[in-house]
Amino acid sequence: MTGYKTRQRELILDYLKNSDKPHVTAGDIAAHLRETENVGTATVYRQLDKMVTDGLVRKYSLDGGACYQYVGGGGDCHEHFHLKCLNCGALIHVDCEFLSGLGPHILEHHGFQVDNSRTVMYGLCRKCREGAK
Amino acid sequence: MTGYKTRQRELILDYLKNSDKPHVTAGDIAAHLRETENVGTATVYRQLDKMVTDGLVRKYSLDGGACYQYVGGGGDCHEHFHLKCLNCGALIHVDCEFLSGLGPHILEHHGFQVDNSRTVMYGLCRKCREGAK
DNA sequence: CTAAGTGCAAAATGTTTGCATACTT
DNA sequence: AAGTATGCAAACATTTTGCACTTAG
Repeated sequence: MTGYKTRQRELILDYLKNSDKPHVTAGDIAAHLRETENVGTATVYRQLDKMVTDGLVRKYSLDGGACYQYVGGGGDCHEHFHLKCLNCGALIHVDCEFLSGLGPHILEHHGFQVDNSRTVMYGLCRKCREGAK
Repeated sequence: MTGYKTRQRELILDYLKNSDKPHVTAGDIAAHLRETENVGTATVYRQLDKMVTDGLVRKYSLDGGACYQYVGGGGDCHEHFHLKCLNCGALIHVDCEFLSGLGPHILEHHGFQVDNSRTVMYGLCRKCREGAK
């Protein structure tokens, strides 16, 4: 039930795997592949849907729309946090051991299982903090 | 700076306060208030924006669009964390020392100043985690 | 050959904006 | 009176769907 292996599917997967952006939207993929490979928008959405269903890709909603991230078959090894600057809008990718302990702490002490891929912390980045006062 | 007190604003606030839905979208509010009170869609969005800016209402993105939740003006929400259950919609207020160390850690190690009053962590609450098994 | 996948264009959602009018203070 | 807020409609942005055609297995 995995479906066919098509050129378009591989292109989308490649884009997800090789992107260095912190967040990839369907629009990003569609725009790029339309230009370079003439892939249709609908195909991008339909393939992403399948990949999410198969657990190959994770989908999460962010303010400007849904984002997709390749996670492979391995499951939920993604332990990074997102910090979004309320002033300049920068999205910062953070990975550190203190933060990795956060999820387990909340689960153990508060009975709540945090989904890091859906969580964004808001505030002010260094530049905006120093610049704006 | 707070803006005028209008009939529409009060209606929106009332809807948010009295709704028993787990998630309230701008569309929910707009549809209801258009029918019963002839309030325009744009007004709903504009008022919600202001309420979010004022810290009176919390906004979070979910798959079908953005959702809004009344949290009141009590400034004490700056001091603790919020956990939002993606399943039942419960908003849990958490206050503990481990979490209190989170802000300082991020500020010191990552140069980012987290605004707790605007940050919500998503996941599953205890009830929904157990129920889903 | 058959079922699944594709591109296009249109439609369905969700959100924002321009503008003339109405309301709050 | 001055400054906001409102309703409407049009503009935008994102995602979905109908359909005829192509392609993988």
